[in-house]
Amino acid sequence: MADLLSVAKLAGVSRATAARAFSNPELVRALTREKVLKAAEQLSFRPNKVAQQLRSQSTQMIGVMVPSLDNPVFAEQLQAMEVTARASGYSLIVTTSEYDASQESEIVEEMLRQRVDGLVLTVADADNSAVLNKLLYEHPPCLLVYNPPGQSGFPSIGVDNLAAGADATHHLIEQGHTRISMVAGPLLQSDRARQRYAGYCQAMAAHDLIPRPLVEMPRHTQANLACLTPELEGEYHPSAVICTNDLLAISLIGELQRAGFAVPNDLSVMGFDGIALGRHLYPSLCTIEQPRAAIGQAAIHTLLSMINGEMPNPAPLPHVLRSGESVGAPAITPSLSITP
Amino acid sequence: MADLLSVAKLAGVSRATAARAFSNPELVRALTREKVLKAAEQLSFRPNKVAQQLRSQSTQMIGVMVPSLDNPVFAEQLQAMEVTARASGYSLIVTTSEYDASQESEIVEEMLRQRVDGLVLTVADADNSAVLNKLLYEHPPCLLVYNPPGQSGFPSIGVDNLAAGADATHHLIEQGHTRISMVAGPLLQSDRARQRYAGYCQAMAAHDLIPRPLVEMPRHTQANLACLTPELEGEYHPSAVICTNDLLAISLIGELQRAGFAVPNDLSVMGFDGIALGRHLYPSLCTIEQPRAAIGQAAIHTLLSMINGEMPNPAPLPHVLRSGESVGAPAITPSLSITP
DNA sequence: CTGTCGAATGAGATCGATCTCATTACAACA
DNA sequence: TGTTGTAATGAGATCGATCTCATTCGACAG
Repeated sequence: MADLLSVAKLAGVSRATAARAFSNPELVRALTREKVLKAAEQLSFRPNKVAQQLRSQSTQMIGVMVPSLDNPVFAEQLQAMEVTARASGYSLIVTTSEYDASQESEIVEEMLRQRVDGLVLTVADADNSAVLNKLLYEHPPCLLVYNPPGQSGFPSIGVDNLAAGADATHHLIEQGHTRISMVAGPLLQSDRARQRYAGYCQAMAAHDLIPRPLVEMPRHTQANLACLTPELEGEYHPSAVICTNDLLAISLIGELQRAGFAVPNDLSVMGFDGIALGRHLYPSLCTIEQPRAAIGQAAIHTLLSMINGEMPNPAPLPHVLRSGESVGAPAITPSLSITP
Repeated sequence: MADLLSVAKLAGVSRATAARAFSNPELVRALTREKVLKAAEQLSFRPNKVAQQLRSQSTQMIGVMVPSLDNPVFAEQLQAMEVTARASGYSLIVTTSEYDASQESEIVEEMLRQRVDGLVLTVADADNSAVLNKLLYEHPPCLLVYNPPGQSGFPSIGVDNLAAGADATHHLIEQGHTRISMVAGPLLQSDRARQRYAGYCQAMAAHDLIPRPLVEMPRHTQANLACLTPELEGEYHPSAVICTNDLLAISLIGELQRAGFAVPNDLSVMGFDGIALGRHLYPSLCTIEQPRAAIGQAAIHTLLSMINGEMPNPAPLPHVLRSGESVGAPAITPSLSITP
């Protein structure tokens, strides 16, 4: 590919002049500028960003790490980040960590070698993260998404998961539910799930209801009805469950229906995240909607401000309760029908 | 950030020796090497990839462009590509085009300036693509995904959409359906949808059934029942419909159920793509599964071979019919119940 | 015709790693 | 002790764009 020197030669000028014709056209005589542009055209010259990056000590690239793109929450957020970043002249290097600490570490190291101008990370657990500790020591512009701010020392974009967990619980209580359980993926991996559970516990307690232990499923995004069966058939016999994410909720609803349960008549199910598809299912999914597009945009804008040397302290973004057909009033004293 | 020169100084050697300590350790005396490594450690030296890229004329970066990450098909494929690329030491620059030709053009231009080693593209319509024409003229390593090979002149990874469309249709015919319609998003934008429709037409004709005109919906991934109503209530009165992608099918099922139709009893619905979630719904989605992970892997491996100067001609990957509860046998002579 | 000022241009250094080629150092051997 | 061969190292160029500083050019006033 043609470089600036060959353009300059063809135009009969020096590299400096050729460069100016592009970056500071007003410093170049109109005639000369045209000669340069014509030469560039002829050689189909395309400026080499790598050289520009080396020279300017800035890559205009942002490193993004999400746990997985198989979960629409992250994919949809990434979509918003990409659009926003490109509109500001930045490119994204995208990686997935599978919530794996050693991969997280390698990925961040690689991105720092690439001299990205900043990092947007979603880690498994921001409070116990080897990567974050390393980064804290080097303090490049770095922002967490979805991870609660906590003690990590990095700014964070996301909703208030505790309040959101409480709101979800309140919503069910308002519908008349008193026996509510919560379902999550492998607990220890996710700080969000823990906070949402804490919100649930708070809300239950605020209504003098006793929170139940979290029901853990073996996978993050796929329900296993067998794990819930003891709870459903036990003496607590919940009339509603909250899942810590939408995929879990959707697949739980499917399993319940296939097993002959009616949703919401036999059991109300709430999700968490608000993925787009949830609206179009039947029953439509009642969920706490995280403003994914806003999160993606805010993440990029906040990071860009950090790159410019500011030290923002972004407020949590508002979540919205999206009501849906998967939640209804509890059946009338249903527990009586199975308790003696 | 410390550079190699400061490391060299601290270690009391020249830049060349310091560089060798990393890239050709066997050329350096053990003692010297240790001094260099210790100095690098002390300064927390991190090699600058931008400089390496400029020097080596190779970025180890792949430019990826997909229409949208809001559709799990692309997100899941991207997930597979990222894992595969990283395992080979490559990074991905990810962009979304919204099927928009002018964005496609800007994106590709930007990636070429970045001197990516290769491109993986999914364009709206490979046969009428301004970007592809431009690229053809410059011939960087470039690969299409999902787009049928066609006349574009670029290798392509994906399934045989025509055969897949025919297989879907055959499946329904085997179940006893004779009145089958097909539903798509905005037609003109997607070469895949066209091919799938062509497959449907072929299969119908092969069974002496008359294919119906495509029912177009205003959005790619969200069904609008009203668009289908004329077909359902008209004299053709299909007992089954095929959607050109899963999101369309899932949301159509939701709309149907909400309107009081039973799936599959009143209408069987097939999808296309095989996104993960489809399995866990009730009714589970009957669909043509594209091997997304295999496609992602094959895309990266094929592109890497192109980067190495080969000119591969990848075969279409096999699609699989995933049966599901959204398709059943047609109701018995249902047309008689509404025709006089 | 010369001096001056500003506009236009060019020469060379720079960013950081790495490669080539030359040089040094040291050991073995005559 | 001088020679030769090899291992180890260093000096300098290179990748491509851009910035600084110096120089040239042209016009115009004196």
